[in-house]
Amino acid sequence: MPELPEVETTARLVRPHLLGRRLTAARVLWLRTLGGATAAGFQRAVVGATVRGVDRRAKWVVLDLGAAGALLVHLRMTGRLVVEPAEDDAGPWLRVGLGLDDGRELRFLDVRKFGRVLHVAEPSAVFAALGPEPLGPEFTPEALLAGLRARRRALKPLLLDQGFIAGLGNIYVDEALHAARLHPLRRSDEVTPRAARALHGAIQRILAAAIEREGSSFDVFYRTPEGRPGEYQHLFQVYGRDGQPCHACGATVQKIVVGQRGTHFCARCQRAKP
DNA sequence: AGCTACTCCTGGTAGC
DNA sequence: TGCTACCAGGAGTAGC
Repeated sequence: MPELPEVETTARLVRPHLLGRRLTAARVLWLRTLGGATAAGFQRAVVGATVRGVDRRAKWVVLDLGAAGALLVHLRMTGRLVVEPAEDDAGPWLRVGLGLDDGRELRFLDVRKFGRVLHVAEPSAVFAALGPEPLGPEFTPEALLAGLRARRRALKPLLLDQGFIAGLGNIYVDEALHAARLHPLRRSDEVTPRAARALHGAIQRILAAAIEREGSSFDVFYRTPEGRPGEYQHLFQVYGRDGQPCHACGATVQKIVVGQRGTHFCARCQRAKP
């Protein structure tokens, strides 16, 4: 599932194809992808605009359109961005296509239709509720500890909360909690300063390593814009490894459900109580 | 405040 | 082999 490393990879790889390109057309094949806008309104807003920047915030790919506002793309479960010759068949999962002035098309493909392509005049309204970037300067061990102490929630759902920290999803939360030796149901206000530092380090180290490997692919869905699978799945310690031995201690990796999410952990490495 | 349940979707897979 | 039932899950919403 696309999380921060997959979205960062997507933004990096489409950027050189899009910078300076003018949008010449917009076709909408699944209206709900627009998140409530009409196809005509969307077309009016974006056709003629020029892409001034391609960045990432949380799990959003942000196309800066200058005075025309911005396009915000959320891949959710199965979304992908690709840039292909406009005459090439886009396949059955094309939801939104944006024609480019070089004869190609930026395509949003999405099997499960949960993804979104939003036009906004100003991204700040969408981004206002997001927590800090885990690889950004605001995310320090001290800030993490203070945030954990300010809440009384289980670590797993808290780390998935985009308002607490932006960009983590189910995979990298499970991996970070294992690396920090913290049980997913441990209460956030009971985490020690030492454990908070370990968690901070684990989050940063794992995300950076996953970005280096262009994210994680373990099913048919996530591929880079160039069609390659990511490689970080080979380094998973717990995610998807239930029933197999923990690489750290040899105990069997467990899978439980926490907040409707499959949650993988090692009960020997990650104690429920300190 | 924080929890659970429900919704949106469909390809893949387990079970028969 | 072919069918059905169920599962995966990010994020928004509602209800307790």
